[in-house]
Amino acid sequence: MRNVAEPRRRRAATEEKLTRLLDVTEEIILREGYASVSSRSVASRAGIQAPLVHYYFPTIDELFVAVLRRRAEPNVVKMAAAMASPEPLRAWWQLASDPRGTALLLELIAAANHRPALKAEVGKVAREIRQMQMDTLTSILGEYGLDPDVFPPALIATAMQGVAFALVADEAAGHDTKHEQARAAMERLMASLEQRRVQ
Amino acid sequence: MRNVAEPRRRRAATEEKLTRLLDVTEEIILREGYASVSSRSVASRAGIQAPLVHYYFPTIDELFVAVLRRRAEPNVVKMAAAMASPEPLRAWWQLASDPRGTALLLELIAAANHRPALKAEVGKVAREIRQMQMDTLTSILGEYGLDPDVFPPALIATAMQGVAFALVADEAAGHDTKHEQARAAMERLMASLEQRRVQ
DNA sequence: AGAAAGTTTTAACGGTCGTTCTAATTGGGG
DNA sequence: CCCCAATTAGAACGACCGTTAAAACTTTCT
Repeated sequence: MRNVAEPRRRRAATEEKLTRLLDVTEEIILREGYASVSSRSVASRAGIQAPLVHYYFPTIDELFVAVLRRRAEPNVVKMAAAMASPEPLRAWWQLASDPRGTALLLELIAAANHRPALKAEVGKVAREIRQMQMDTLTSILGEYGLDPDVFPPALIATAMQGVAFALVADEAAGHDTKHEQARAAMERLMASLEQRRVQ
Repeated sequence: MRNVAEPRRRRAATEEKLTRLLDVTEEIILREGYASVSSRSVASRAGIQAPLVHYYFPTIDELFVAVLRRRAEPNVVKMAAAMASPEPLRAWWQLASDPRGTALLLELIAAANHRPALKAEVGKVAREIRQMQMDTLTSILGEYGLDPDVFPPALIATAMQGVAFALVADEAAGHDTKHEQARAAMERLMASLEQRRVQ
């Protein structure tokens, strides 16, 4: 008799196909934009037929949500580790400056504009991560010699995210906006903040 | 005999229809995302037939480019005025914190991902505005007591743009990420920077 | 008034989309 | 080996897309 709590046994190929579908979808989003994601475009790149995409993800909304979730879950863990590391700000910036992740997030935010299910998920993830960042910042801000009246946690969190956004946007738009200088300066700034930190 | 240099006389209603089409398109982008822009959706909101949209904008790409250009042109002027004003940073931030403009720019950047013509235009506008900002910053940075090795113009420009992006994204995603605190802190920061300025 | 040019509508083309239904196929547990 | 469930393919639906061609209309100029 089969386990009642697991009425469905999945075949081995299924797991691999699920991740392949998510990989392909990410790739399409990054190269052609979220609007190019369709059951047919995903299927053809994955070497399967369109209806099979709907077998795994009944609606395209669920596909987008799955893409976001797969990225977000390890990121929550990584961000928690960064917050607990010996150099929280630098570790944070290192995470935030992943261009693929940031570009993907930008697209998903834009896509969420007309996909309520995705919008809800983006909001959930954003709140969870932001809360974690705010908690840590509140407790360690003093060690960096930063006045919380001038640089409150909310501003610092927004700035970290925002600079990452702007860098990715600049790099995508055209290659003459000195983003290299900005990125280098940001790294120096993080290094010097960590150095002046008193624990 | 008509003027040879002006072979086409436009009717009065045309000008008004052009601006109405751009208005409608902006509205659709902001409310439903760029992917919802189509000759038919624009036409129906404007109370005309779809092919007429193509009479004014032969391709949808040109419609997007026109939307960007109409926003960008006055913005270049306003940014130049901000840079020449008695409080450049504060004026700059005031411009950057226009939520409609920023949200629109975010969508257009995402749309440009798979629209080369739009991408070129976004790049052009970004470079023009950024160059102006960098020039001004280079000459006035010292007055704010900011070390250009720590806060080079490229980083400041990226941060201004980025914080505006992140605030708009947060506000769109879900209403619990303390963006109000961040916005208030940013305004206080600008005010205090202007106050400590020595000319 | 009539011609010419500017504007608008109607109809239609080939294409892609999300999704559903059906039937075939496959693989693993008994 | 056989059965049943999991997986896959095929065909089709109604909807929307960008765009074009042609014709109808309106305005303006002469």
